[in-house]
Amino acid sequence: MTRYYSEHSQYFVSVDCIVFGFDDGKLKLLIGKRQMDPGRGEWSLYGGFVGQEESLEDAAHRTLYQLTGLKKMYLKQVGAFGAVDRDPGERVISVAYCALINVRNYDTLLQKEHGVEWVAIDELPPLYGDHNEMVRKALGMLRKRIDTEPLSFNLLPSLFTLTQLQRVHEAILDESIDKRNFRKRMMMLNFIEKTELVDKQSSKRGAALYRFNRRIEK
Amino acid sequence: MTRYYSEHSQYFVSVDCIVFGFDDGKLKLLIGKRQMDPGRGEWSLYGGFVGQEESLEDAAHRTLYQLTGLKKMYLKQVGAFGAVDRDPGERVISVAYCALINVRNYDTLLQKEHGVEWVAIDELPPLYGDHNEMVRKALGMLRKRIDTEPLSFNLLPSLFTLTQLQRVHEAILDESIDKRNFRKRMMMLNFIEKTELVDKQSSKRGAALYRFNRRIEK
DNA sequence: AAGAAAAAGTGTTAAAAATACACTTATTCC
DNA sequence: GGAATAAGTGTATTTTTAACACTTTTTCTT
Repeated sequence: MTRYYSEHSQYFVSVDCIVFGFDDGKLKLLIGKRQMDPGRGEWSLYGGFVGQEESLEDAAHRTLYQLTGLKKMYLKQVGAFGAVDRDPGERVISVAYCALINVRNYDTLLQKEHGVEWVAIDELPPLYGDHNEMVRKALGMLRKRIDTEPLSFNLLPSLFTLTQLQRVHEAILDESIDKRNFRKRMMMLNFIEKTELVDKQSSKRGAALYRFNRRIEK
Repeated sequence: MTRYYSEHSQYFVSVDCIVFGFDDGKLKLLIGKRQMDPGRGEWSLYGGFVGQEESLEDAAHRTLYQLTGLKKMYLKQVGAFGAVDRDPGERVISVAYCALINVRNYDTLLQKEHGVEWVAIDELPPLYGDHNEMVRKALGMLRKRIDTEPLSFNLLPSLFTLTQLQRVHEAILDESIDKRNFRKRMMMLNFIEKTELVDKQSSKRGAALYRFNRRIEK
């Protein structure tokens, strides 16, 4: 094999996963205590190193599959983080990815196994290295996009009520939203469609269940 | 030195610079023909490898300094690109950065020396590897931000007329803008301030020169 | 069975932001 | 002195966003 770049340095490259979930009316993040050195015991995002046969996005998918057992999920690159001393161990360049999952799809057993848990976004502890910065950036991106892109559905079951959807938006934006305006806007956007089904859990009256509308048209 | 991660692979990490400029009423990109293998002779962004003692952003700044002789410039990360075969030579993970410069600050001699030139964005040739994709993403980001963030000034001299500024916005958005609405909006935004100076180059009547307003207040 | 409780559902009005649109002014050049 | 050139300027319309409160359906309690 021809070596073209051998005079240059090589680096460890990792992916760090910012996994958002929605539960109990709050936006939550999946974090755990590091089970390896350096930084053993510190709160941290879940991550992994990039393998030789996989792209960055593949590495993120694989890492998330290991963690959650889920194959498909919303995933978006947040950015590359490469300060020289960002990792206290050795030099590692990390690419952060933001994932949105439905907490119900993630079983508690796997959580325990990996030592991770859901922590409310407004109760985050200091995280390992530059992970807090990654989270800040991911959350900023999410806030910017939530009103115009079909993202929030990823945090809910495939059938959901409009009130549930509104709670998700409120949790992400950290502000309360007018019910009528919210519903009007959602109808306009065309991202969701009403089903015949009714949810009886959340209210005495029952609420119509909606689902994500696959054929999104402008 | 303790080795923590030695079981993992290491990779070359590069930065690729998407350098936008504005000239002749058009948005232009600084590209050149590759002077190294693989891909010698192909049109390409200018890039460089990340050194051991520098962050990703430092590497981008250094690379741009080599290229242009300019120390300070607007610089924003576009994202990390890591497809396994993105570079035809060896595996290289690259972080793309978008820079905005005033073409007048870049002397033609240095351009020649590095074999780069300004090419209009709508006349771009196919570029090396995934560079076209990088450019697409950078341009998309620019278009999203241009109306709300103080970016366009970076493409102009420190003193400029409102018409020049409008031309920049038109070139980026690839659409014509109403003069009165544009001026109204710029005044609102508060990013610029009028000077006493008058430009007599561009018109017989003369046009007021503006400058970027450093104390940007909401 | 009547009434309280709980959340779902539903329109209108007002304010703000974005857009469309055309003429006058200052200066230079011929 | 008149033509040419780009700068500069205001209003009316449309669209979008924001504010706001009551009725409906069902269940639970007594």
